[in-house]
Amino acid sequence: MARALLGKVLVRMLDDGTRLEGVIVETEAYLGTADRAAHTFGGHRSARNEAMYAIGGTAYVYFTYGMHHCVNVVAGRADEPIACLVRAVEPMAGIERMRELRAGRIAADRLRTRDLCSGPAKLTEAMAIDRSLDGIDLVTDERLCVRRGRRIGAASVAAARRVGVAYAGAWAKRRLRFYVAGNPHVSVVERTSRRRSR
DNA sequence: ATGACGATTTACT
DNA sequence: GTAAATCGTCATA
Repeated sequence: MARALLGKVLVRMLDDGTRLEGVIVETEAYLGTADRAAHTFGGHRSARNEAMYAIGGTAYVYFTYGMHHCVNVVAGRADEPIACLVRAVEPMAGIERMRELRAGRIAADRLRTRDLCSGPAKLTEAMAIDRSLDGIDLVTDERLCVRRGRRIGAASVAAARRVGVAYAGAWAKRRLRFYVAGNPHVSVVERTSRRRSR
């Protein structure tokens, strides 16, 4: 599903009616209770990650590092806690509003479009996604949903190690991150991608 | 009650 | 490449 999500559109409808859209260009798979990098490793279950145990299509939004939110698309059956972290989207609609939402120390007019949603916490900031959207149904919810978008051919999908999970032992080495090769909105391009394709 | 830490981002050397 | 920012969550006491 992490591969299938590439090219789909993440749509956010703000309370004031502003519509924000971004094409998903980077995802990561988190594989249940066996995956040491996943929040559900070892069967861990709490109020924080409860949404991961819901049925596929549910949103799992978590708060981390004391300041950032990240959004996942839950992928499994009930009580099967697998999900895809959305790591980057290519802004398609409501771009100026995203610029305002992302503006902080950097003035809005100095933020490049490629810096708006090129990272899991950047895109949640740009699209005003927080814990209030945790557990919603991404198929039917008006505030946030995933829609069909552009088709991404298998040839342009790159697989790489996941980011920020070096502590996860053998699970850190698995290529569970997928992104649209060459897309400028991807957060991190694989270090060795230029040298060899291992 | 306390301490350590994180599926990150940003600025700076 | 290194470091700071910043706080909810969880393990330990």
